[in-house]
Amino acid sequence: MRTLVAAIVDATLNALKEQGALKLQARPEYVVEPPKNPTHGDLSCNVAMVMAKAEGLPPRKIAEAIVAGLVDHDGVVAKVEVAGPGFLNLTLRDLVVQRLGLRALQAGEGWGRRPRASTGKRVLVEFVSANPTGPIHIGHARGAFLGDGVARLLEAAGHDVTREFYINDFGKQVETLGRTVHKRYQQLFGIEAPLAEGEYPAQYVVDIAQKLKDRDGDRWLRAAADQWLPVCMQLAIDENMAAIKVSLAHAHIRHDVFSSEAALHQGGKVLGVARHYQARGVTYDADRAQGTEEKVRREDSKAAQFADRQLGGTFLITSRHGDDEDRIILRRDGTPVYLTADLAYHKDKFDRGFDRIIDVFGADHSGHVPRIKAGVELLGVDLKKLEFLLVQMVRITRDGQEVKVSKRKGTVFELDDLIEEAGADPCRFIFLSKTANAQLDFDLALVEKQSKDNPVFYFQYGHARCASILRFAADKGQPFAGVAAITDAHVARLVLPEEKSILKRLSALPDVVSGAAEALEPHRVLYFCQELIAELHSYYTKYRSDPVVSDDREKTQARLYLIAALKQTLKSAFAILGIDAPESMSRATDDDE
RNA sequence: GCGCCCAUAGCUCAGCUGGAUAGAGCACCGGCCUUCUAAGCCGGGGGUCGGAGGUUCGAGUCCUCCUGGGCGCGCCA
Repeated sequence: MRTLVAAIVDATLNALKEQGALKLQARPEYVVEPPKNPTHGDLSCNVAMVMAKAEGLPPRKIAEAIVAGLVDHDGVVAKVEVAGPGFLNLTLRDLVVQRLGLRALQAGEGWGRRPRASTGKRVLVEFVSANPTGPIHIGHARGAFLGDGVARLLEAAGHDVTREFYINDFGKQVETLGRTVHKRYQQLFGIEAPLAEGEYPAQYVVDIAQKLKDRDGDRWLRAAADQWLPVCMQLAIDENMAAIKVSLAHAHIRHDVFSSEAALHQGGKVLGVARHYQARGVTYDADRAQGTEEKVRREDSKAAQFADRQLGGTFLITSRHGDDEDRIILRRDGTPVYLTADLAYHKDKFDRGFDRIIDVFGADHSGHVPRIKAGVELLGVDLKKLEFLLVQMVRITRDGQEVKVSKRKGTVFELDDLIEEAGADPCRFIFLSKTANAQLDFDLALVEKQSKDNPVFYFQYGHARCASILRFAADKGQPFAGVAAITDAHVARLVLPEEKSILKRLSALPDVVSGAAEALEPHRVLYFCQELIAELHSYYTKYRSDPVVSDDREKTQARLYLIAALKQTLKSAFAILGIDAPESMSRATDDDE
């Protein structure tokens, strides 16, 4: 609908230019959109106001010229008028509006989507990337659902998407995990081996130790640490990753590639990237970072706290590329730090030839962004290809009271428990309903409620109601004949303002999807559905005495076409969001708890 | 101290990259089921869009400053 009108506006502008009425040096950045106020027509266009300055003419004057010279060969526009400061308010011919549902039905499952991998753009979305030191918990949930939602959106927008999980299976934390496993393993043989501060007290480590005992018996009891440690670490990582994959599957979250940090080290990629920087001359050896001299730090900041541990090493000149200070990439003994591996990982991503690389980070990692950007820029690659989606913190509440989650206090809330309690769809719905860059309150009581208060059911009921109407029609001997059987005579029967409004709205799905994909904002698709469903329910209730299925077979087919197009739109949108579209929902009981 | 994010109805949040009269859900009040699902609909109250300047035809949206909140500022990962 929008593109139809935009084409007319463009043609009109070109015609006016040829007549000499407009200079039209550049194509103006105008929008065509449905106005909030329905008395302003079907579509509204701000082109005259946008052009006013460049043309040196008052907006209304330009608008009037466009109206007078409108190029509309196909007779799409029924009426156009100038309003307010220079808006063009367009009313479309009825039949144009009434046909708007046809595309949805013709496209079927592909409605709202561009063909798979049709843009030729390869996009990598990295998300979750939890440490393999334990189960995935509720703190990961937002980034997990959002990353998955963004990946689905980009796929729907026609990109070739790879979903990737970066496993931090290297370094101190997994080492500590390995040591904890060994202690639990010793305990299984009755040997006293108390856990130290910072080790992992939870039951799953005991289970891993039991697996080790079952598999290898007592062979690691008296072995040297350099013998048992790699074994314990590897088993723990494998077991934890397996559990994480199961949890993600329960949440209907999928990854294509699991990328290992340890593998980067073993493959020489980490030291390789350090040498790459050295060869480019963007490093120096020193005792301390540059860029910090004039910087005043609060005494209790971590930087100050660890200042005495600065020992010298090889630094990357990130401060010249937007970072606060230069960052160390090799310690004095030549071993790489976490950032070095992360940069090696990013280099690896770029080397794999992606056109767009998206990192979904929690807000607690926002401090890494400037140094990664600087490091990536110093690789000599195009920084514009790298985007960060920063997901703000989630405050967990139950009935308004904050639920404190702490690993140390053993009050972790595993994703699996949440999914089991509340279901994947309600959780996904909450996390996809807000923008990533605002904090979010997650009400456990609400999401666990299997009643009408749970907002996801409003959505699913909308789809189920469409399905129900189509079923009812079939039962009454008037099944929807299919889009091929729908003629202009049929669609012309959709004369109610509510019917036209639904058709206009649902026809916007492709625009909504591409806009949401560009902005990496799945919630836009969700709110689009909300508005569509509200219109459906309102229409349904208002015309209960003049229902969809009646003795007037032509009108019945026309309305079934409307309902079918709406159902397809919701189904397609839900698929993009990753939410189930049920054909029916059991009626809620009043005393549902 | 510095950096990033946020502030819109009592609560949780939208507001489509600057458009016309700021919306939804929950909560509250009042209505609507012998009919294709009442997990629904209709109506009502409720707002100096945190504050102050600025940019322009036009600002919840962009810029500056201020206030308040979250996160971060390690040769941990």
